Amino acid sequence: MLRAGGYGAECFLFSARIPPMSEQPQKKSYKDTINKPQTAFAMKANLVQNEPASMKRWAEAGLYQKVRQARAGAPRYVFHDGPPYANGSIHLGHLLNKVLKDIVVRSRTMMGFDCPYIPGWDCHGLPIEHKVVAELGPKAREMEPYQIRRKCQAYAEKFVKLQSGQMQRLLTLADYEHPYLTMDPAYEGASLEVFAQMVEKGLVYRALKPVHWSIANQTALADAELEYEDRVDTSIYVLFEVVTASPLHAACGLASGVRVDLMIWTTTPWTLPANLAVAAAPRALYGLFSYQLDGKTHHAILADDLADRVLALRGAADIKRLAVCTGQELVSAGLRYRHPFIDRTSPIVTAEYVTLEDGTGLVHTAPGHGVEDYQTGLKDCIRFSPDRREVLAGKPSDPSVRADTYCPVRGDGTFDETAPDWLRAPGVDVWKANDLVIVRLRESGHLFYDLKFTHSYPHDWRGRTPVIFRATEQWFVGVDWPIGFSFFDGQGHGNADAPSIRKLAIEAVEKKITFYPDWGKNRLRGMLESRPDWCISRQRAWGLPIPAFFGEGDQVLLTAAAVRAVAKVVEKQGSDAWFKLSAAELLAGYEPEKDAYAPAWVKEGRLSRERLKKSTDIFDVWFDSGTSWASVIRQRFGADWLPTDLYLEGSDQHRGWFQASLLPAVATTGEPPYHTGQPPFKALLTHGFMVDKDGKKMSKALGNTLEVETLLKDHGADVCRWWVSSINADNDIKVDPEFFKLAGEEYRKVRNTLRYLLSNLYDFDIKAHRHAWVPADATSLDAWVIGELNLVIAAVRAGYEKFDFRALHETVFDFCNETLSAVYLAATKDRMYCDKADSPRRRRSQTAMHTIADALIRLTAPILPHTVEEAWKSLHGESASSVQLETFPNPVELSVSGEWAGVIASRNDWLKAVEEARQGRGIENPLDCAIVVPRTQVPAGFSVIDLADLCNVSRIELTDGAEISVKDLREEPRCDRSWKRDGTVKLRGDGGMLSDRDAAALGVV
RNA sequence: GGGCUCGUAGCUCAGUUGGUCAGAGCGCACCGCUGAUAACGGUGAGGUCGGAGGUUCGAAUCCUCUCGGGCCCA
Repeated sequence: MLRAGGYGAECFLFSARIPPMSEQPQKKSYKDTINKPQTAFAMKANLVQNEPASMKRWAEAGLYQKVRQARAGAPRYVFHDGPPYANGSIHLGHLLNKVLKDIVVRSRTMMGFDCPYIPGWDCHGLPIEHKVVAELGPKAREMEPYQIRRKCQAYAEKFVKLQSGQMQRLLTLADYEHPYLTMDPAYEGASLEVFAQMVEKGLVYRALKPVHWSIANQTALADAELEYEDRVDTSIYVLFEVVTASPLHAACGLASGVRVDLMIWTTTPWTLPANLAVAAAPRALYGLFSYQLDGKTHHAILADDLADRVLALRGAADIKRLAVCTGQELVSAGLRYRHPFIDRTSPIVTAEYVTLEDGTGLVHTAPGHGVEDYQTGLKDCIRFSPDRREVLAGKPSDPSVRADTYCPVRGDGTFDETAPDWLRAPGVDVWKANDLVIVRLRESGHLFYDLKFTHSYPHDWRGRTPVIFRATEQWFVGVDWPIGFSFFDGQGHGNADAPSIRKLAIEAVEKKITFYPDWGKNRLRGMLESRPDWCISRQRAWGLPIPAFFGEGDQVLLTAAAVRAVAKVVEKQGSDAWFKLSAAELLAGYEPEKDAYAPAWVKEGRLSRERLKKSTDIFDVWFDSGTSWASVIRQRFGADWLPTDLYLEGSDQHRGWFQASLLPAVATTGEPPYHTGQPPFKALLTHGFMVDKDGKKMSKALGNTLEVETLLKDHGADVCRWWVSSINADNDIKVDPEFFKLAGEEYRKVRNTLRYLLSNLYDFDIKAHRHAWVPADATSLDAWVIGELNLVIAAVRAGYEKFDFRALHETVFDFCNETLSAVYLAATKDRMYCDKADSPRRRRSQTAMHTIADALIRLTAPILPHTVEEAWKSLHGESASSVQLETFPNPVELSVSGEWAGVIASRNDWLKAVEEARQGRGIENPLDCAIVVPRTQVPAGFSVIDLADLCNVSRIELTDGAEISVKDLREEPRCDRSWKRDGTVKLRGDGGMLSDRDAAALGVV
């Protein structure tokens, strides 16, 4: 139609073929005689308004339970949800993680599996306690631990509720009525039972070892509780005076009495008071150098390769190398040195980890302040003083090992009485000590050089304060100990050749666990190979107590039977009982006489139970969540539900939850005779992290975060879920508001395709009108599209199977966009509209469309739960039960001509010819064309009418020639009803110009 | 600094063992339809495959180095 105003006039001027309105013959309108599509399935989704209703309906109908009931007795696919921390609102990472999980669970369910989804929350731990204590302010100091715990519990409950609602708003279908909380008594009891088994297997020990220590929070921290941030420190080059130098002097021709120094390098001056050794690389070369500085001659030993660089720092002159030897030879010479400000001499030792990349090649070693230093201390039995004893409860190594883990730093960061007085002044902590030590060294002539530098340094993840390495008495799980071998009474019991946790865990990774993506295997194995023993104790209130009891002196009671007695109490009363009840009450169910592992002092009743002291340590929260396979899966469903089929988390959990779950499980579950070695999962699926559109990490500080709430409000959950299914989640995931807009457009395309299918079925009753496929249909458009559908069904099912949602998403979208919208629905439009309503041709297409709509709905149900419910009801009636109870479609059995691929390929050439004609000859409407096609391009049995429809032209004519050409039909009469110029159009009895088909449809002649 | 990993058209991604592998969709431009209409259809332009070396008759695909990201650790 012409538009009003100037534009219309313009058209008139330039387009002579359009006569003025008044001169156009009055065309008869057949608008009301065609089968116009109609449906209640709206074009506009209004997801934001409508989704909450779906969510409510599912909750009220108990859909999750119904689905489980529908799959009762079916093969199981056991998915286990990792618990997010019960703190704050959900963020984009939760959205990704929870939607992926939901897609997995819904799709496995539709594959016919019984697939549970018990959502969980991690409730204990420092972040909550930190927050609660901060809110309480000064009065927190006067409160009992159980009072603070009550506040923490309330805090956790509040956020569980909030997050639960937010996750349901993502349309995830899980057992939100019965979630698991790591603070539930039953959960805690089951965790303690796992702990009891680990104690029974002789894996738990107490030792003085360096751990990451938060001064601000006065507790040990797990690796997962650290964040690395840049920090400015001072690195120093320090001179340690050699005290047994005479052989050296002789060998180098030095006068006796000439001072020779070892030059070491460190970035933590405050750890120097704890220095007990200097470590050298055994095979590296070390030189004795003389050099001039400030008018004096000095002699120092340091790595040969580093000497020039290091000595140049101070501008030392006249550098001469007097001698050279390997690190091993240096050690063999038996050199000792004097501590620069403490009256003590210490040895040189070798260590493989010493490199020549930084420093001087001689490494300051303080066993109380570093893991490697600690191990070196053990190896060489470094001692601080002969009468100090390391506490090693039942470690099955050589009992004669008595290395010193000397640590003069207290929990608050100040120095204890063994440190020099000048480090014990009021207000001096390790950070202030840095400067004091440097000043001291400079004054005494032991400082060669100092330099400020920036490095990445571990910080407490909550307080954002730098942490230190500090040796403290902690509980550990030994990852290299023979499982089941115990040293409880100083004697070895059990099989000393039994495998260790580390070995079993690595074996499981190698042989028993499938990784998606597969490089997760390397990553987890690498981490397991290099991980230290697991420090499981924390010095806080909000957590599961470590149920150990102390007697007098070194006396410790921690046996499986005692732990089980406490577990029974905790299971009923919760872990608060530990804080409220006495040791005697907690141990009421404990019978030492029946406990083979009970220490003698307990068995013999040498100490009254009233005088036992309860441990004040709680478990690392990773132990809480790491035992969820027992506390949730085994406890709720039974041991035969283990191992689970799948854990699905962010790739950071290779270090976190995956390991925390794997280690206790391989230690305590498996086949006889050892009952070890079973991982808690058969497969691990990981996803990457969100980054912004430039690939940079998202953080509040950078201001490039997106709020889940905003996304839901702008787009709705189904669109967000469609986006999730569109991404390759293996690696980094780029996020930008623009991408959600794009997902919205794709969603609308799919929705509209579905809508069009549904609208063409308004007069179709599948029971009454279903077309029965026959071999002769093989060349029909309908057979072709069903053939395509079959490919889609196979591809989509395979995609769900392999968790390749991105590929299946693309398959679905392309099918809607290309196969259906651009080709099939366009081609069948004419017959749907203009054929007699119940013509066999139309009914056959409707059968195909019904099949497609039904399949499409099922296939996309895991991704678009709200939208498909709506469509499902539109297709099968309002009373239809939820599509979530259904299974995925199977391929339709029918024969499809093998010639179709060639025909579709030819179609592209035909359309190009039409386009050329439109541009070159001004034929604007394709229906004004006939395409003349070489006879060879149309296989036997294909209808030229179908092919014309396939190209949206009025006719296909065949030629014996080889060229495709286009015929201008504008001079031929046009059917008033179908607008086709098919060659049969003429004036009919009703006064209209109609084609044969349309005349027949209307019953006119 | 170490382990794992990513970098192909404006965007999201395909590219099996090196040889029509330089592709798809979106977006964009132009056109058509106006009986899927805040819909639908057609055509087209767009990339020296992060960079530099090397192996090879031949590399996006293998090797080395390098730049820029991410997770984890030191």
